[in-house]
Amino acid sequence: MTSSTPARPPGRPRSGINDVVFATTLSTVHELGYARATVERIAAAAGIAKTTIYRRWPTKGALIVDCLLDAFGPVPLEGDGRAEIIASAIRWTAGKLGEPGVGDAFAGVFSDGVSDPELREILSSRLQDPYRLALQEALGEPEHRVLFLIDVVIGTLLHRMGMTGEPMVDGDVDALVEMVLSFFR
Amino acid sequence: MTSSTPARPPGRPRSGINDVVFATTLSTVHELGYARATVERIAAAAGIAKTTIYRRWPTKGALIVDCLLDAFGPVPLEGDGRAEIIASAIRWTAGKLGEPGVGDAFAGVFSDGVSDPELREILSSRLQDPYRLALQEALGEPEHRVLFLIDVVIGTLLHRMGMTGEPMVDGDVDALVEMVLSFFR
DNA sequence: AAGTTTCGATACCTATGGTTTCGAAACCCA
DNA sequence: TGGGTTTCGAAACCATAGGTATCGAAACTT
Repeated sequence: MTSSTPARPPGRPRSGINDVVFATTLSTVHELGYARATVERIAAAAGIAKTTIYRRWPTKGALIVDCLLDAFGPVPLEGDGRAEIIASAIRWTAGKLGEPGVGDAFAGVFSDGVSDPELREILSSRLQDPYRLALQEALGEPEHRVLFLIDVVIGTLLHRMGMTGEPMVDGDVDALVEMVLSFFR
Repeated sequence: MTSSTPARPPGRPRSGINDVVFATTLSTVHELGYARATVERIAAAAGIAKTTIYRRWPTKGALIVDCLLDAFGPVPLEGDGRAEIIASAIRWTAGKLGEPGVGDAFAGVFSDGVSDPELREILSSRLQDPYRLALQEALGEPEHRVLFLIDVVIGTLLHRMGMTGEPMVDGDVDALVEMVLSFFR
């Protein structure tokens, strides 16, 4: 059984910098905005070479997506009843998007994806699909209804951030929860 | 009374190319996407010089915003009762965003605005405010409620377009209308 | 010690937004 | 007809950003 302990591949091992890169990426995006958070600046702030980043992530978009996956983690689907699950998921999403850099980074990649089909594919398959599948199962809703739910929640929160530069205030998140529940209940 | 017929300013008059530029901009964005629809390509397709565009619009974002204002025109607020007004406004918005190039252009400037405060200001004041004010008056709703309504409608429609590359299908627009009405009724 | 892979540094290419320059064209007025 | 003023088109140009190529040094395994 040679696969139980996967043999370390030959050569110099990769240094464990992913966490540093993720953290630096978010803080750089938070400070400078998405467009001015260049890969070169992120690398410099992380104390590594730009080539090292491009050796691990093929594009800036892929880096941001991985960064967001790391920042979000799995969606908590606790609560009894669909209403509670939906409400907590919405509030969790709003909270995450409000963390420094996260909303900017999300809006930024999303924007880039508009005119970049490859990035759009990454966004859809790596970022949206896992959450969509988890929600489908937890809510017992068909795919198109969950996709609609995601459009409403993410779209509304991102539009507010994009238009004002600030995350949505709690009162409006409450309204969003109420509105979505009145439709999905 | 010399101001009744405003004297034509001296010098060579501007050629009437705005309509051509708007149409060419949308078709170019439709064919190539927002990012690849460069100002140079738009100018070439319109048969004019790039410098002529920059003489009239200070940035690409300003050009797109004017282009969208021209494409959208005033929001029709017909129908008796708030429900009908809201429903028709949502469907009108969805229809406009579905026209070739309009949705891409909208999503594109919106994206750029995420990391460009000046563009965000243009978007907010020139594009959003007029519609917001008209809706506030027609619906008798306070500012923050109308802003929330705009976040939901535009955000949802743009998220769908950004994620799939296609405008939202009628069935989902119906769902959006129903959901919004259940909250604003 | 040999082999393999990563790292950092640097130079480089390409695309894009935006500016500058300058001669030619179009208009008004005298 | 000719001077003054402004726009137009063409071209060169600049800065920034994503991404690639190269190469010597470092860090592992066997």
